[in-house]
Parts: sequence; structure tokens; C-alpha cells
Amino acid sequence: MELPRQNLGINAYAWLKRDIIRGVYPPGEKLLMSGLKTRYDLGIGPLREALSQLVAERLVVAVSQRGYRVAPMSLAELEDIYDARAHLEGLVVELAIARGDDAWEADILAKAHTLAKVVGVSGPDEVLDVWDQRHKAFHSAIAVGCGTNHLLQARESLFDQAERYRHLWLCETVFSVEALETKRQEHAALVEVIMDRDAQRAKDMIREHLKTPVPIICEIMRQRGLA
Amino acid sequence: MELPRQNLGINAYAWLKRDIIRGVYPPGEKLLMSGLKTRYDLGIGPLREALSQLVAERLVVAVSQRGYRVAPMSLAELEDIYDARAHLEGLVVELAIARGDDAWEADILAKAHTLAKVVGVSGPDEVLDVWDQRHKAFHSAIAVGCGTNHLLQARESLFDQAERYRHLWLCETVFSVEALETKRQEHAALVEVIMDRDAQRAKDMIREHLKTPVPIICEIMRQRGLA
DNA sequence: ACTCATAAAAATATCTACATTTTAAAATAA
DNA sequence: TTATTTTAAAATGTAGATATTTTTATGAGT
Repeated sequence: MELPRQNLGINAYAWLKRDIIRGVYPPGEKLLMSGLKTRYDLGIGPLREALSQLVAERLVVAVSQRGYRVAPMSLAELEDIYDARAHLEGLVVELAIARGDDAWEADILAKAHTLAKVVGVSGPDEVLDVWDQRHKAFHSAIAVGCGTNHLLQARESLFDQAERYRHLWLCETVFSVEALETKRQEHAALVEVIMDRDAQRAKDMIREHLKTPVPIICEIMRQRGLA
Repeated sequence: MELPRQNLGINAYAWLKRDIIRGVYPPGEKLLMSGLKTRYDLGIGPLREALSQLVAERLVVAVSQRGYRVAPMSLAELEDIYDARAHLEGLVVELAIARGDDAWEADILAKAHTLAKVVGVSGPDEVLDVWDQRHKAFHSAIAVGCGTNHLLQARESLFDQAERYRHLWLCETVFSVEALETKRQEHAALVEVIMDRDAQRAKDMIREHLKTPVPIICEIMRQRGLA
């Protein structure tokens, strides 16, 4: 049985996106066709397809006849994205509390438990991946309760755009025992107010929770001259 | 002076998007490369670029090795998109009222005035374009007050996804004098509460206003067998 | 020598045409 | 019918041709 080989453009998209988020290419850097061609061992066609998608997702900017560049980063954009995310997440939580059922509650508890148990599962590099993945799963479990796919889709899109900034924060946070413990407490408190169906409190808390990384990311960006 | 010729993919994107929204290609229809090639007189490269972008915007769906199709439409999606839009627009208005300045207020009044003056400017086909354009400008003028670019971007994205459904409604509404008059009144009332900075009322009104087309679109979709 | 403009050269992006692979349709046999 | 083979259609990928931009080189005027 052959695995139904997929479009090379799709692979190119995934690899490029990953590398941009991880900071392999610095913000603003020119993405030379020749360079990408050899790096991913791909033709120009699939590459242009992948880049077009990333343009639509605003991780890459295109200038006609002048090729593609990694989208720039700035403190202004950081603030803007996190402001948007905080308010949207607040809205989504509010709706989720109004609409979520028992299965929704149960799934939140399950995901919260899984997340709390990450402490030192394995090597340092793996912790980052595992914690981030479970952290994302926890917050998604809360959000899906809103029941509106297109709101979740907007949420995903903003998340993707925040990923490069988040990645800076993640490296700083995940290896700090105190930071991780603080987060654990915030999550526990959040679960509690959600189970109480206290929409207003939950909204405020999640906005707060979401915005805590901003000053830390600011600092890192300044240090690394990204601002 | 030569006009700095742009990337053919960008043109292809604009034309395709326009035609999909206008319903030139029915939902679910296969988009044959050969057909598109002759229709737009373009090579395959630029076409694939344009289609990739439209996939990211969810107006087109791609299946690996099986080409591209116009994204399907359904009553369920209609409800979901309009629910998302109503809640997001509510959030944006709330923020705009909290953050908007005098210039913001002035621009809303200006756009409202322009919109109210559309009544029979010219031929029927032109009315549709002009009214829609000014209607969009009016609501955008309100939204920009929120001051968060990424929230506006999410709003635009949802708007684009709603466009095919909106287009059905638009043809029905714009040629009805009563419907247009009702809308005019809703807009006037909305402007009033915004100028009063009554966030809660404005939020409720805009949600209501945004959702009124839904039953009408439902009906049209049933009639045309799109559901 | 220095600045600015101009012109040649190199690098790069973009497009098209053709070759390859995969899927869909038609025809044939069980 | 149902399964299998054959044929046609379509999507995908690559390479080379074309056009554009960027860089480098050249030269006139100050």
C-alpha cells in the first residue's frame, strides 16, 4: 500500500512555516528562491505555492517582481496581536461559558490535568514541545465550547501570527520552575471560575493571563535587537 | 512611464476571488486548470499561486492530486459565519466606543451621510455596487475606532468568507425601496447610540443589525437549491 | 578626488512549455 | 451487475526562456 503522496507545495508550506516561526529566518530577511530551492530540495513551483499561502497568513510579505521576505516583527505588532488575542479570547470564553455542555467541562478538566503533569517528563528540549502542545490543547478545550467554528478559526489565525513572539517567551518560561508554577496556578484558578460559570470573572482572568507574556517578550526583543 | 507590471498571480487572485464571490462558479464546482487557463488567459504557475491564496482564505478547497474546487456553501456555514461576525462586530464596536476619538466620530457621520444619499443615483446595476461599497465603508468607519489592526483583519477575513452569502442578500435588498429604508433607519439609530457612547446598546443593535439578512439568505438558498 | 548620473553586468524573479505522475472514465471480461 | 483492464483527462513538477531588479562599473561635471 502506497502512502497517497501529497502535493509538494503542502510539505514546503509546513516546513517553511515551521522554520519562520522558529526564527530560522530572521524577520525581514529576503527569501531567495535559489536558497529555498536547495534548502528544501524543491522546484520553484511548489515553493511559490507555499509562499503564496504564507502571504495570505501574513507570515511572509511579497513585493511584485521583488520576491518574498519574512514578515517583519515589531513591538507595535506584538502589542496589537496580543490585544486582539486577549479580547477575542475573552469573547470566546464568554460564549463558551454560556453554551458549553458537560462534555465540554469534562474535557477542560482532563486537559488541565494533563498539562499540570508535565513537570520534568523528560529532557529539556522535549519539555518545551510537550508543555506547549498541552498548553495549547488546554486553552483550545476551553475555546471550542463557544461552538462557532469561524470564531475558532479567527482565533487560530491570530495564534499563528503570534507564534513567532510566543516562541521567544516559551524558551524563557518553560525552563523556569517558578514561571511554570505561576502558570499552573493561573490555570487552576481559571478552571475554577469556568466551572462556576462566572463569565465576567473568566473573561477578565483570561485577558490577564493572555497578556502576561507581553512585557517579557518586549524585553527579549530589545535584548536581541529585534525592536 | 511604464506602469510597473505586477505579478500575474496577483491579478489571477483578484479575478478568481471576484468571480467566486459573484457566483460565477457554483459552490463545490471543480476548477479545471485548463478551463481557468483559457478563461483568464494565464499560465498554470500564476493560477496555482492565486488558488493557494484562496485556499488559505477558505474560498477554495484543495485536495492533493485532485485539484481545486470552489468551497461548498451550506445553511450551517451561513449560520456559523454570521454568528461569528455578529459577536466579533459587537466586540469591535464596544472597543471602538471606549477608544474612539473625535475624528472617529466625525468620519462615521460623514460615511453615514454618504450612504443615506445613495437613493437612485443611477442605473440599477450601479446602485448595487455603490450602495454596497458605501455600506461597507460606513461599517468600517465604526470598526476602525477599536484601534486594533489584528481585530480588524479578523473582521475582514470573516467578511470575505461571508461575501458569497451576502451577495445573495444584496441583490434582494438593494432593489427593494422598503428594505433600503429600513436599513437607513437602523443605521441612523446606530449612529445615535454610538454618538451617545452607549456601548451596551450599540453592541446589541449591531448584533441584531448584522443578523437580519440571515433568514432572507436562508430562503434564497432553499429556492435555488443551494441548501 | 568626489558626486551624481548613466550604462553594462550579474543576480533574481517570473512565466511558459513540456515531461511525468496520478486520477477519473470507459471499455471489457467474469 | 461487479471487477479488471485500458484509455483519456487532469494535476503536478522541472527546466529553460524572458523580463525585472540590483549591483557594479564607467564617465562627465564640479
